[in-house]
Amino acid sequence: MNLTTVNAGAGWVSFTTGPVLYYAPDQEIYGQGDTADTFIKVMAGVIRTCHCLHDGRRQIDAFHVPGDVFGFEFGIEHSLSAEAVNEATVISYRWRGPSRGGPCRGGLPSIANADGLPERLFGHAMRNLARAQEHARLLGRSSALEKMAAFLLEWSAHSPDRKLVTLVMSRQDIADYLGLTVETVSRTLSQMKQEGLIQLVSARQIRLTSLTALREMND
Amino acid sequence: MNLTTVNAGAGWVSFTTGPVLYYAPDQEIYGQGDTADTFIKVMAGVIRTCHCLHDGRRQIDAFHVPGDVFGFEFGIEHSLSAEAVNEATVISYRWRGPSRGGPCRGGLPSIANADGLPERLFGHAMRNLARAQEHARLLGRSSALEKMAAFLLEWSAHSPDRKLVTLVMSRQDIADYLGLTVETVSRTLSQMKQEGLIQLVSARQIRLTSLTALREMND
DNA sequence: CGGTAGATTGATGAGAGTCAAGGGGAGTGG
DNA sequence: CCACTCCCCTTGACTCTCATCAATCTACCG
Repeated sequence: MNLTTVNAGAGWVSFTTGPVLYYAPDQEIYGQGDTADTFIKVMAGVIRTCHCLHDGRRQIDAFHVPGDVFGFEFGIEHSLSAEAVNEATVISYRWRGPSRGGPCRGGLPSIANADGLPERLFGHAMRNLARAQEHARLLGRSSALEKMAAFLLEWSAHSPDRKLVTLVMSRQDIADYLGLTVETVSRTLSQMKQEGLIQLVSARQIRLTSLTALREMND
Repeated sequence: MNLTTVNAGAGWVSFTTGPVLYYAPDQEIYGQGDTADTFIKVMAGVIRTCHCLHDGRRQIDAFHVPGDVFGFEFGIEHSLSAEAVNEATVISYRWRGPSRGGPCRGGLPSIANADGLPERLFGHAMRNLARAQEHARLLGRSSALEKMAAFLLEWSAHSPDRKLVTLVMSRQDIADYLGLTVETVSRTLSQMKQEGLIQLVSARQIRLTSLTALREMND
């Protein structure tokens, strides 16, 4: 536990660096309604943040990959829950000090620090903002084909081989991220296969035969 | 022009406070692809940020009301354009100094300052993040009815009278924000009227007869 | 009194949701 | 080593919502 205190402009804010934590697939890291006093850095694996509605529907807000930092929220409670998609390792940070219940009540949470994380907090927040906007754009798009193309390209960008995407999440996860049903996700992938855009190496491994064609549907 | 220089953790960043600017309805404040060296504070009126696709479709990312600060982006260029919805007054701030092309290259853009804005920049970014996530949630919802209900409640919260919403934007704007068509927006409002949820005082003024019924469809 | 832009309403069709049934692969146990 | 099982994925048939195309209506302004 390393206590860090920084000048937050409108006051002093501090947080502690927690231990490295391991999570099994589908294990919850924090839940909807939990106190938003922690934020998370992903070291390995993939984490999903999601929102469950009272009628059982689920919407996935984002998938977080190694290097991502997420979980800072404006309110007192987390409006989203976070769960491991596959085996995952994270570092958990905990807000401390005068501004309780989240980083934003007292002003700016951090500035300069030696361990490499805090001075990038604002950058991470901005990256999360850009991704949320991008996600909203994706969901606003009309067709399932466009959404799926955007999704594949998103993961293509994270892959060592841009043309071979390995999906760590289930069809249900993809559906909840794209605002579709499992059946539609499956059918759309089949259609893409028929049209020669992709090859289904296995259910979770997809070869992007025509990146350019996919990019054309994506704006 | 007031030059402000602040310690940005990983370096010094400065920005200038620009003049108060007036915009007529539909006038552009900045365009998609413009250099992202400015951010905006809304003083009066409503601003929309939107993204246009090559095929002419338009998606509205957000409506910004007085007090909102928007336009900081991670990249070098604005990925969205900003336009006045109605007559609007804003203050434009411009990034200066070592970290060119946006606030996020050199670290944290601002900390302490006397004029009330800078120390809240992080808070504004976080608010924008929360709103983008909320928007994504809205777009992920299935039915037009739910989307419309969420939209009305969003503006109800901004109104002096919670039960009387005055819409400053056109049906087309609403449609582009909700990922629907103008016709569906219109039909959905008519349906709500039929069901006694709302009254259409005029095209742009809506009385919310049953806030509770609307809230029930909104989660 | 037209003229125009925005809003509403109608008819129709395409695309995604729903319900239901059928693969397929990984792991388990005999 | 094979059979069984479970879960995930795929496919099929049908329904329903929303997009599309088109016409009408309304308010505002010259």
